[in-house]
Amino acid sequence: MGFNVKNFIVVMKALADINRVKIIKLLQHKMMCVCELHTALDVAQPAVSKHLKILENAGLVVSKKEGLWVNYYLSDGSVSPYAASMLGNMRHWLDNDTEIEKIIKKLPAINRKQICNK
Amino acid sequence: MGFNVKNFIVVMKALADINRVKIIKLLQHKMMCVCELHTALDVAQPAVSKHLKILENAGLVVSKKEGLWVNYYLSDGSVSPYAASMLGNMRHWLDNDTEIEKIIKKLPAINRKQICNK
DNA sequence: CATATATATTCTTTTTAAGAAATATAGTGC
DNA sequence: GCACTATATTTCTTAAAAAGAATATATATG
Repeated sequence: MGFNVKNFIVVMKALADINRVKIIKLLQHKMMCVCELHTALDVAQPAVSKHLKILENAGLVVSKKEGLWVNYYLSDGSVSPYAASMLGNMRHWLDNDTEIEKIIKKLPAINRKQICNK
Repeated sequence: MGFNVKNFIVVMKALADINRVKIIKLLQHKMMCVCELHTALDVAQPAVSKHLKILENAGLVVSKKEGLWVNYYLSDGSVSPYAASMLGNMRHWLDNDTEIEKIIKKLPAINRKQICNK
Protein backbone atom coordinates (compact mmCIF):
# COMPACT_ATOMS: atom_id res chain seq x y z
CA MET A 1 0.00 0.00 0.00
CA GLY A 2 0.98 3.61 0.09
CA PHE A 3 1.46 6.66 -2.04
CA ASN A 4 0.73 5.36 -5.52
CA VAL A 5 -1.98 5.85 -8.12
CA LYS A 6 -3.27 2.33 -7.57
CA ASN A 7 -4.18 3.08 -3.98
CA PHE A 8 -5.58 6.48 -4.91
CA ILE A 9 -7.94 4.84 -7.39
CA VAL A 10 -8.98 2.17 -4.88
CA VAL A 11 -9.99 4.97 -2.51
CA MET A 12 -11.86 6.89 -5.23
CA LYS A 13 -13.71 3.73 -6.30
CA ALA A 14 -14.65 2.99 -2.70
CA LEU A 15 -16.18 6.45 -2.34
CA ALA A 16 -17.98 6.36 -5.70
CA ASP A 17 -21.03 4.56 -4.32
CA ILE A 18 -23.92 6.09 -2.41
CA ASN A 19 -24.25 3.28 0.12
CA ARG A 20 -20.57 3.34 0.98
CA VAL A 21 -20.67 7.12 1.41
CA LYS A 22 -23.63 6.66 3.73
CA ILE A 23 -21.67 4.10 5.76
CA ILE A 24 -18.82 6.59 6.20
CA LYS A 25 -21.24 9.30 7.29
CA LEU A 26 -22.93 6.94 9.76
CA LEU A 27 -19.64 5.79 11.26
CA GLN A 28 -18.73 9.42 11.94
CA HIS A 29 -21.35 9.31 14.68
CA LYS A 30 -20.59 5.94 16.26
CA MET A 31 -19.15 2.52 15.62
CA MET A 32 -21.70 0.15 14.21
CA CYS A 33 -22.14 -3.54 13.58
CA VAL A 34 -23.24 -5.04 10.27
CA CYS A 35 -26.85 -5.57 11.30
CA GLU A 36 -27.20 -1.97 12.45
CA LEU A 37 -25.86 -0.74 9.11
CA HIS A 38 -28.11 -3.22 7.35
CA THR A 39 -31.10 -1.65 9.08
CA ALA A 40 -29.97 1.96 8.68
CA LEU A 41 -29.25 1.61 4.97
CA ASP A 42 -32.13 -0.73 4.18
CA VAL A 43 -29.73 -2.86 2.16
CA ALA A 44 -29.42 -6.65 2.33
CA GLN A 45 -26.93 -7.95 4.88
CA PRO A 46 -24.58 -9.64 2.38
CA ALA A 47 -24.46 -6.42 0.37
CA VAL A 48 -23.47 -4.47 3.47
CA SER A 49 -20.69 -6.97 4.18
CA LYS A 50 -19.38 -6.52 0.66
CA HIS A 51 -19.44 -2.75 0.84
CA LEU A 52 -17.61 -2.88 4.16
CA LYS A 53 -14.94 -5.08 2.70
CA ILE A 54 -14.37 -2.58 -0.12
CA LEU A 55 -14.14 0.28 2.39
CA GLU A 56 -11.78 -1.70 4.60
CA ASN A 57 -9.58 -2.62 1.66
CA ALA A 58 -9.32 1.06 0.76
CA GLY A 59 -8.17 1.90 4.28
CA LEU A 60 -11.31 3.85 5.10
CA VAL A 61 -12.72 1.67 7.86
CA VAL A 62 -11.45 -0.95 10.30
CA SER A 63 -13.26 -3.85 11.93
CA LYS A 64 -13.04 -5.43 15.34
CA LYS A 65 -14.66 -8.71 16.12
CA GLU A 66 -16.40 -8.70 19.49
CA GLY A 67 -18.14 -11.96 20.23
CA LEU A 68 -20.79 -12.63 17.67
CA TRP A 69 -20.68 -9.05 16.39
CA VAL A 70 -18.21 -7.34 14.14
CA ASN A 71 -17.93 -3.66 14.90
CA TYR A 72 -16.84 -1.22 12.24
CA TYR A 73 -15.07 2.08 12.90
CA LEU A 74 -13.64 4.80 10.73
CA SER A 75 -9.96 4.21 10.08
CA ASP A 76 -7.37 6.53 11.62
CA GLY A 77 -5.96 6.89 8.12
CA SER A 78 -2.56 5.44 8.88
CA VAL A 79 -2.85 2.91 6.06
CA SER A 80 -3.44 5.34 3.19
CA PRO A 81 -2.80 9.10 2.99
CA TYR A 82 -5.60 9.38 0.44
CA ALA A 83 -8.05 7.64 2.73
CA ALA A 84 -6.88 9.86 5.59
CA SER A 85 -7.42 13.03 3.60
CA MET A 86 -10.83 11.98 2.31
CA LEU A 87 -11.99 11.01 5.80
CA GLY A 88 -10.89 14.42 7.00
CA ASN A 89 -12.79 16.23 4.27
CA MET A 90 -15.88 14.11 4.67
CA ARG A 91 -16.14 15.10 8.33
CA HIS A 92 -17.60 18.43 7.24
CA TRP A 93 -18.95 17.43 3.85
CA LEU A 94 -22.43 16.22 2.93
CA ASP A 95 -24.08 16.94 6.26
CA ASN A 96 -26.64 19.16 4.56
CA ASP A 97 -27.50 16.73 1.81
CA THR A 98 -31.13 15.60 1.99
CA GLU A 99 -30.41 11.92 1.57
CA ILE A 100 -27.64 11.94 4.16
CA GLU A 101 -29.66 14.01 6.62
CA LYS A 102 -32.48 11.53 6.42
CA ILE A 103 -30.34 8.54 7.28
CA ILE A 104 -28.49 10.30 10.11
CA LYS A 105 -31.83 11.26 11.59
CA LYS A 106 -32.77 7.57 11.81
CA LEU A 107 -29.58 6.76 13.69
CA PRO A 108 -30.71 7.35 17.31
CA ALA A 109 -33.59 4.92 16.83
CA ILE A 110 -31.31 2.12 15.77
CA ASN A 111 -30.62 -0.13 18.71
CA ARG A 112 -28.53 -3.23 18.26
CA LYS A 113 -30.38 -5.19 20.91
CA GLN A 114 -33.77 -4.58 19.33
CA ILE A 115 -32.72 -5.09 15.73
CA CYS A 116 -30.52 -8.12 15.79
CA ASN A 117 -32.39 -10.43 18.16
CA LYS A 118 -35.33 -11.45 16.07
CA MET B 1 -24.74 21.46 -9.39
CA GLY B 2 -23.55 21.92 -5.85
CA PHE B 3 -23.11 20.49 -2.42
CA ASN B 4 -24.95 17.21 -2.65
CA VAL B 5 -23.99 13.54 -2.60
CA LYS B 6 -24.84 13.16 -6.27
CA ASN B 7 -22.15 15.63 -7.29
CA PHE B 8 -19.69 14.16 -4.80
CA ILE B 9 -20.12 10.75 -6.37
CA VAL B 10 -19.79 12.14 -9.89
CA VAL B 11 -16.43 13.60 -8.85
CA MET B 12 -15.29 10.36 -7.19
CA LYS B 13 -16.29 8.35 -10.26
CA ALA B 14 -14.43 10.76 -12.53
CA LEU B 15 -11.26 10.27 -10.50
CA ALA B 16 -11.61 6.49 -10.25
CA ASP B 17 -9.89 5.87 -13.58
CA ILE B 18 -6.16 5.85 -14.28
CA ASN B 19 -6.38 7.70 -17.60
CA ARG B 20 -8.50 10.47 -16.17
CA VAL B 21 -6.09 10.88 -13.26
CA LYS B 22 -3.27 11.10 -15.76
CA ILE B 23 -5.15 13.81 -17.68
CA ILE B 24 -5.48 15.85 -14.48
CA LYS B 25 -1.79 15.47 -13.71
CA LEU B 26 -0.85 16.49 -17.27
CA LEU B 27 -3.09 19.54 -17.24
CA GLN B 28 -1.34 20.70 -14.06
CA HIS B 29 1.64 21.48 -16.28
CA LYS B 30 -0.09 23.13 -19.25
CA MET B 31 -3.30 23.35 -21.19
CA MET B 32 -3.53 20.64 -23.82
CA CYS B 33 -5.62 19.77 -26.84
CA VAL B 34 -7.22 16.38 -27.42
CA CYS B 35 -4.60 15.16 -29.86
CA GLU B 36 -1.77 16.01 -27.45
CA LEU B 37 -3.50 14.06 -24.70
CA HIS B 38 -4.18 11.26 -27.16
CA THR B 39 -0.43 11.03 -27.82
CA ALA B 40 0.66 11.46 -24.21
CA LEU B 41 -1.70 8.80 -22.91
CA ASP B 42 -1.42 6.44 -25.87
CA VAL B 43 -5.18 6.07 -25.84
CA ALA B 44 -7.49 6.29 -28.88
CA GLN B 45 -8.77 9.79 -29.68
CA PRO B 46 -12.48 9.04 -29.17
CA ALA B 47 -11.65 7.50 -25.81
CA VAL B 48 -9.81 10.66 -24.78
CA SER B 49 -12.79 12.78 -25.82
CA LYS B 50 -15.04 10.62 -23.71
CA HIS B 51 -12.79 10.82 -20.66
CA LEU B 52 -12.61 14.59 -21.04
CA LYS B 53 -16.37 14.83 -21.13
CA ILE B 54 -16.62 12.90 -17.87
CA LEU B 55 -14.03 15.17 -16.25
CA GLU B 56 -15.76 18.29 -17.55
CA ASN B 57 -19.12 17.08 -16.32
CA ALA B 58 -17.62 16.58 -12.87
CA GLY B 59 -16.35 20.17 -12.85
CA LEU B 60 -12.71 19.11 -12.94
CA VAL B 61 -11.72 20.53 -16.33
CA VAL B 62 -12.98 23.18 -18.72
CA SER B 63 -12.63 23.42 -22.48
CA LYS B 64 -12.15 26.31 -24.84
CA LYS B 65 -12.55 25.97 -28.55
CA GLU B 66 -9.83 27.77 -30.47
CA GLY B 67 -10.17 27.30 -34.19
CA LEU B 68 -9.85 23.69 -35.08
CA TRP B 69 -8.48 22.77 -31.68
CA VAL B 70 -10.23 22.36 -28.37
CA ASN B 71 -7.98 23.24 -25.47
CA TYR B 72 -8.56 21.72 -22.07
CA TYR B 73 -7.60 23.35 -18.78
CA LEU B 74 -8.02 22.48 -15.14
CA SER B 75 -11.19 24.00 -13.72
CA ASP B 76 -10.95 26.79 -11.16
CA GLY B 77 -13.29 24.71 -9.03
CA SER B 78 -16.12 27.22 -8.96
CA VAL B 79 -18.62 24.65 -10.21
CA SER B 80 -18.14 22.02 -7.51
CA PRO B 81 -16.55 22.34 -4.07
CA TYR B 82 -15.63 18.66 -4.23
CA ALA B 83 -13.88 19.10 -7.55
CA ALA B 84 -12.13 22.18 -6.17
CA SER B 85 -10.88 20.32 -3.12
CA MET B 86 -9.71 17.31 -5.11
CA LEU B 87 -7.87 19.50 -7.60
CA GLY B 88 -6.15 21.21 -4.69
CA ASN B 89 -5.06 17.93 -3.15
CA MET B 90 -3.95 16.45 -6.44
CA ARG B 91 -1.53 19.34 -6.99
CA HIS B 92 0.85 17.73 -4.53
CA TRP B 93 -0.32 14.15 -4.82
CA LEU B 94 0.94 11.37 -7.09
CA ASP B 95 4.03 13.20 -8.37
CA ASN B 96 6.27 10.42 -7.12
CA ASP B 97 4.24 7.59 -8.59
CA THR B 98 6.18 5.65 -11.23
CA GLU B 99 3.41 5.62 -13.79
CA ILE B 100 2.69 9.33 -13.40
CA GLU B 101 6.36 10.28 -13.45
CA LYS B 102 6.82 8.45 -16.73
CA ILE B 103 4.03 10.29 -18.49
CA ILE B 104 5.03 13.72 -17.16
CA LYS B 105 8.56 13.07 -18.41
CA LYS B 106 7.19 12.62 -21.93
CA LEU B 107 5.40 15.94 -21.80
CA PRO B 108 8.15 18.32 -23.07
CA ALA B 109 8.54 16.21 -26.21
CA ILE B 110 4.88 16.53 -27.11
CA ASN B 111 4.45 19.28 -29.66
CA ARG B 112 1.04 20.01 -31.11
CA LYS B 113 2.42 21.07 -34.48
CA GLN B 114 4.37 17.86 -34.96
CA ILE B 115 1.73 15.49 -33.66
CA CYS B 116 -1.47 16.69 -35.19
CA ASN B 117 -0.42 17.52 -38.72
CA LYS B 118 0.04 14.09 -40.21
C1' DC C 1 -17.36 24.49 -53.08
C1' DA C 2 -14.09 20.63 -52.22
C1' DT C 3 -10.71 18.85 -49.21
C1' DA C 4 -8.32 18.13 -45.03
C1' DT C 5 -8.04 18.07 -40.05
C1' DA C 6 -9.34 18.02 -34.99
C1' DT C 7 -12.79 16.58 -32.22
C1' DA C 8 -17.31 14.53 -30.97
C1' DT C 9 -20.87 11.10 -31.26
C1' DT C 10 -22.90 6.69 -32.03
C1' DC C 11 -23.08 1.79 -31.93
C1' DT C 12 -21.34 -2.56 -30.57
C1' DT C 13 -18.67 -5.57 -27.68
C1' DT C 14 -16.29 -6.56 -23.49
C1' DT C 15 -15.35 -5.84 -18.78
C1' DT C 16 -16.54 -4.51 -14.27
C1' DA C 17 -19.56 -3.63 -10.49
C1' DA C 18 -24.03 -4.15 -7.97
C1' DG C 19 -28.07 -6.80 -6.18
C1' DA C 20 -30.32 -11.07 -4.71
C1' DA C 21 -30.50 -15.64 -3.04
C1' DA C 22 -28.40 -19.48 -1.13
C1' DT C 23 -24.93 -21.36 1.59
C1' DA C 24 -20.94 -21.33 4.76
C1' DT C 25 -18.36 -19.87 8.88
C1' DA C 26 -17.79 -18.69 13.54
C1' DG C 27 -19.18 -17.58 17.77
C1' DT C 28 -22.86 -18.31 21.87
C1' DG C 29 -25.68 -20.83 25.08
C1' DC C 30 -28.06 -24.96 26.27
C1' DG D 1 -22.89 -32.03 20.50
C1' DC D 2 -27.15 -29.26 18.96
C1' DA D 3 -29.64 -25.17 18.01
C1' DC D 4 -29.35 -20.26 17.28
C1' DT D 5 -27.41 -15.91 15.65
C1' DA D 6 -24.31 -12.46 13.27
C1' DT D 7 -21.45 -12.14 9.59
C1' DA D 8 -18.98 -13.68 5.43
C1' DT D 9 -18.60 -15.95 1.07
C1' DT D 10 -20.21 -17.83 -3.16
C1' DT D 11 -22.95 -18.03 -7.22
C1' DC D 12 -26.03 -16.16 -10.42
C1' DT D 13 -28.20 -12.43 -12.61
C1' DT D 14 -28.57 -7.70 -13.90
C1' DA D 15 -26.84 -3.08 -14.63
C1' DA D 16 -23.26 0.11 -15.50
C1' DA D 17 -18.82 1.45 -17.32
C1' DA D 18 -14.91 1.08 -20.60
C1' DA D 19 -12.79 0.01 -25.15
C1' DG D 20 -13.01 -0.13 -30.22
C1' DA D 21 -14.54 0.85 -34.73
C1' DA D 22 -17.06 3.60 -37.67
C1' DT D 23 -19.14 7.73 -38.66
C1' DA D 24 -20.47 12.62 -37.99
C1' DT D 25 -19.57 17.55 -37.02
C1' DA D 26 -17.17 21.71 -37.41
C1' DT D 27 -13.59 24.64 -38.73
C1' DA D 28 -9.89 25.91 -41.80
C1' DT D 29 -7.70 26.28 -46.40
C1' DG D 30 -7.23 26.30 -51.29
